[in-house]
Amino acid sequence: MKKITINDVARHAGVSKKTISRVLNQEPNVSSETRKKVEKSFTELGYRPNPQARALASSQSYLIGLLYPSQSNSYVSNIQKGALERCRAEGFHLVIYPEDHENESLISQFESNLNSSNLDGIILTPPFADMRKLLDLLKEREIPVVRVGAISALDSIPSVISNDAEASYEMCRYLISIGHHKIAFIKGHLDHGATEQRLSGYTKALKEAGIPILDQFIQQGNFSFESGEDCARRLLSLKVPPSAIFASNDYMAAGIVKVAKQKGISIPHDLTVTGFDNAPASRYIWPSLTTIKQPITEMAIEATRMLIRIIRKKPLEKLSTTIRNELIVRESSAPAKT
Amino acid sequence: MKKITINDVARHAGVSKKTISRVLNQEPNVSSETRKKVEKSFTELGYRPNPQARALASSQSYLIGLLYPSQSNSYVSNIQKGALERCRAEGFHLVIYPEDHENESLISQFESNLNSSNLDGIILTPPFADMRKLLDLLKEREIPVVRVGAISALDSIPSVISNDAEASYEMCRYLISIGHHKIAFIKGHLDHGATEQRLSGYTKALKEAGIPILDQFIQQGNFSFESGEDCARRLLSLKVPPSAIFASNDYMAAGIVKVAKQKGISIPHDLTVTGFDNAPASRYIWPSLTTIKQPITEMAIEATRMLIRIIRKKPLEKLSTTIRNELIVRESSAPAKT
DNA sequence: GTGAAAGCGCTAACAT
DNA sequence: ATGTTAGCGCTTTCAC
Repeated sequence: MKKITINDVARHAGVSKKTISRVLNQEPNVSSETRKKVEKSFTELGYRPNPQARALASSQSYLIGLLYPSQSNSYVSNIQKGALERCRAEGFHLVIYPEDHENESLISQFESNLNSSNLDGIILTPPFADMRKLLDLLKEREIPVVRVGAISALDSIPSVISNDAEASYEMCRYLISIGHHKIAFIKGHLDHGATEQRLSGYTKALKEAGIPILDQFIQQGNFSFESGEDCARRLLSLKVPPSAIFASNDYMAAGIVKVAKQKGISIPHDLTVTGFDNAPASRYIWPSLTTIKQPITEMAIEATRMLIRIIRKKPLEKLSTTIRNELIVRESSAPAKT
Repeated sequence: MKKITINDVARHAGVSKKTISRVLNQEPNVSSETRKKVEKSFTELGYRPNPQARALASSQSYLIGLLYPSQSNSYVSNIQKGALERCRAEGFHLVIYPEDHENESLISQFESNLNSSNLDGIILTPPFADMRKLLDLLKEREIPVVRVGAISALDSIPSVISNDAEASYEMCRYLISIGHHKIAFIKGHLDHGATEQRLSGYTKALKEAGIPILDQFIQQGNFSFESGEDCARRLLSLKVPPSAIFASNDYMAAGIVKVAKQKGISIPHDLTVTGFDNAPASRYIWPSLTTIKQPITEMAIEATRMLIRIIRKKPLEKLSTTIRNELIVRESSAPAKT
């Protein structure tokens, strides 16, 4: 079966190529009569426009790239979900690029991806959203970009962020409100801007409440389950251990829960543990985790919407959008014992 | 900065377009002298061939589509990981299509995706890998396909599978070997072929061991955490409850662990719980789950390798490849109390 | 070993 | 409202 092209349709409908193109692209200046005639030809011939040809002629690929850290987790799937929702609605396709942000040759590798794909635009997630070199490369290439969860404020590049510092503050306010003042904090990976933000909410809340900030109560994790275990072991063997541990993501919190249980410490009776992200695992473990729900999917939806506007050369309402986090209280937190 | 095209390079190097094309595509019949000259021009001009133009002229897009169930979980990220590994190595890009397999308009929706993208090939995961209509559509379109985890044997379409039935059998053999004979089984979603396979391993092992197969010990789940909880409640309130529960995926197993703990049942002391898949959550919960490690990433790597061979019109070594599962014994299983 | 010409299937610019 | 004429940047065909 031969491929039907625009020429076949033009012949069949008795009009010019350009008119077919007009109907295809929903341009004005086509009488509804001709339009109907052409559409009839479409179905009769089973015409399907060739995306490559359109891409070449219009220099649009309808491909959007998504760059994210290759270490897979629930963040990634939520980002994908959101981006796909908009892409689908707008007729775009999503091409995924998980990359190791510590990879030395990241830039050159990504550049070769760029060369072989002609993406219409790119969505950058942490920590890529803050990588200067990458942003420069994309700018030089004049590829539209939207950043998700970026920390650094670059007024030239649109971004969607969440209020991590505030949410972290809110979590600590909550812990203090139920009587905790020996509150420990586990930091995330240093390369992620969120790490600093989440810590700042913690210190702010404690300071405000007049609770001294103790070095030994602030542990360095890296967002992994294992690092949560390590930090928990250190914290729980302190002479004066915390009554509550706030881990800056759920995987680390899960690690704490595990270590606590192994030590026979009952959660939340003896120890309150809270996380951040509302990862699926936060519901699967027992007790389920009190955590912060990050609106990741929503952020990706908004970022993709913005990106497509840029691609279409429509003006952006604002350069930066903030979507708010939400505290979710579940089973892993309880009032401090008096 | 103006775009450099093949014409610019041809002029610069003092050769014809076609020779440039030859160098670009590593075709023979170019003297190494000319080749060097051309390559020099490439770098001097900073030439980057336009993928769209190549795509149009050669009718190859270098895009591979990945169709998978939209309900996100670790299966998806592992599949993506594997597919991407091969795509990257071979210069392809991965475009993702999560779909709801219960969606009535799935076929027509996916067809419109096809129309607007011109994928070179498609990887199908369960349960799509067994959807007749979809396979027919793809066949009609003459789009190369490889199926992952398919059940139905279609000698016309290549596939990569794992030995689920055997692994399930092995798990039950293990449970029996440590003294269990009151073993319950939780089935997965009916639309997934794996559900039947995993059940068959269970019944085979029990029959072989002379253990009667009890209806009330076989519960219908749907692969979700919640369905695991439901089934656990039913099983644990039986007059004669099981001493071991084998859930056909880890999320359901996690649900069982949660319900058991809520009821004060100690795992693995009072109850053995095992899962399937080796999902991340299987390590995050406590006790960590004894499970079957499915070689999902490896399956995707192999599937993508096969797909690219088909796209390149190279012969396939064999139509179907099996990659073996592996039993992982962790903390959630222990000998039956005597 | 190299090149000229003719597409690939569509859209853009400019008529009419 | 519709058509004509050129491309878009590459590969293919076939000649030399």
